[in-house]
Amino acid sequence: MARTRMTAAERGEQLVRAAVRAFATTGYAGTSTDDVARLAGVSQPYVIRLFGSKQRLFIAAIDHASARIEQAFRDAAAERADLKSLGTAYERLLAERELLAVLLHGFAASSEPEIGERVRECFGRIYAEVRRLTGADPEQARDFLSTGMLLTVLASMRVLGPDAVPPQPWMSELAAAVKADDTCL
Amino acid sequence: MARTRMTAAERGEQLVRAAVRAFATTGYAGTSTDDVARLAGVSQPYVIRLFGSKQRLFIAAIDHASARIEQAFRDAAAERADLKSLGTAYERLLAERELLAVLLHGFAASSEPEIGERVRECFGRIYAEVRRLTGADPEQARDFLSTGMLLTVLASMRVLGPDAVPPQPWMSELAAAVKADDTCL
DNA sequence: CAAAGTAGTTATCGACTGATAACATGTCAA
DNA sequence: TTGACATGTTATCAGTCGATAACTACTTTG
Repeated sequence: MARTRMTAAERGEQLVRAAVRAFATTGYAGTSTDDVARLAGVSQPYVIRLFGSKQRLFIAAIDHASARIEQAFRDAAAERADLKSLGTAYERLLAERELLAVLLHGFAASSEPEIGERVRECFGRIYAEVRRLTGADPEQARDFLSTGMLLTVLASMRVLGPDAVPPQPWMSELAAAVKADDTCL
Repeated sequence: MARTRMTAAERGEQLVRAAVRAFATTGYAGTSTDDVARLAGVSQPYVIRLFGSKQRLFIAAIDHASARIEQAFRDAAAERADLKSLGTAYERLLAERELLAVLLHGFAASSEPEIGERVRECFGRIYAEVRRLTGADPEQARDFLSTGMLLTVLASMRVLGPDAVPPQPWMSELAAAVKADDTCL
């Protein structure tokens, strides 16, 4: 095997993408470094060699997801700099599912101090970026983010999103309520 | 040891409380059945004997948390049946931290089908109960729950709540924005 | 081509985990 | 009192996991 040889940097990026996907579905503690390794087609020890530890791999995945989310917001704001535009971008991110899901798993893994610290940093950057890009005041930004959190949680539990479960009545009702929102999203 | 002998039902309840506390901080995959056993002062195999598996213990913890949250909402509604009253109750729950945290970890563990199913059930019940108790329409209930989700996530990452980290500027700002909300919470 | 550096592997380890089985101890009715 | 049942325990296991070490193979450069 080992059909293709890459530079360490390329392989690292590929591994970060694989880590985002793996951690997004099974979380920090629930995902083994071997899961990530197999997704990327390399051996498990090599993952550890490149990143030092599982924790650092996870943090790299969080950073990657956060950076891509911020970029999506910047792109949306370049188009039209209001919260509605960013909301549309958020919905597109939600459809991909991975980026927001891995961030949510980061929030949940905050009991690990190094992870908590990084995750607060990322959330703070996103909050600041939302305000900076749209000129929203703290209350508006809070409403935007809280709607985002509900959406992310609903997607995480398969009420919304690509791998959603057959809907119960309350799910359809709540989903409709989410879509009906046009004040900030 | 084994200073006190209990009925299986009593011990089960004690174990569920211990499970809520343990799972609330380290999540489903990140918590061992031995962690829960030690918290309750019994041996690890006995936990498995009483609940059958780690998964069933976790689900029992989720059910317990959900039931107590619903009860807190009913109590608040008995006092005054509007969203603001339920919001105050939610803030008290948030101060305890455990109940909402374990539920969030349940959401995050939805990739396990049995857990996902139960967690959706609990969330649906809470949503329905909020509407039933306050007469809120779907949009109002969604706003209420989304604010709740943001608060829960912020508490989970130690931005708010009892074990909050020394605050960064953006945290204070966002916390102030949360407190300034009096439309629904 | 040789040698040095880079990309990757296999082998292995100690620690941990969930679960099973067998055994012990306390309690209560007849 | 005794025996049956309920409440626990200790011993143990097979599997998994993150990490280390040692080795291999490719690539580039002089």
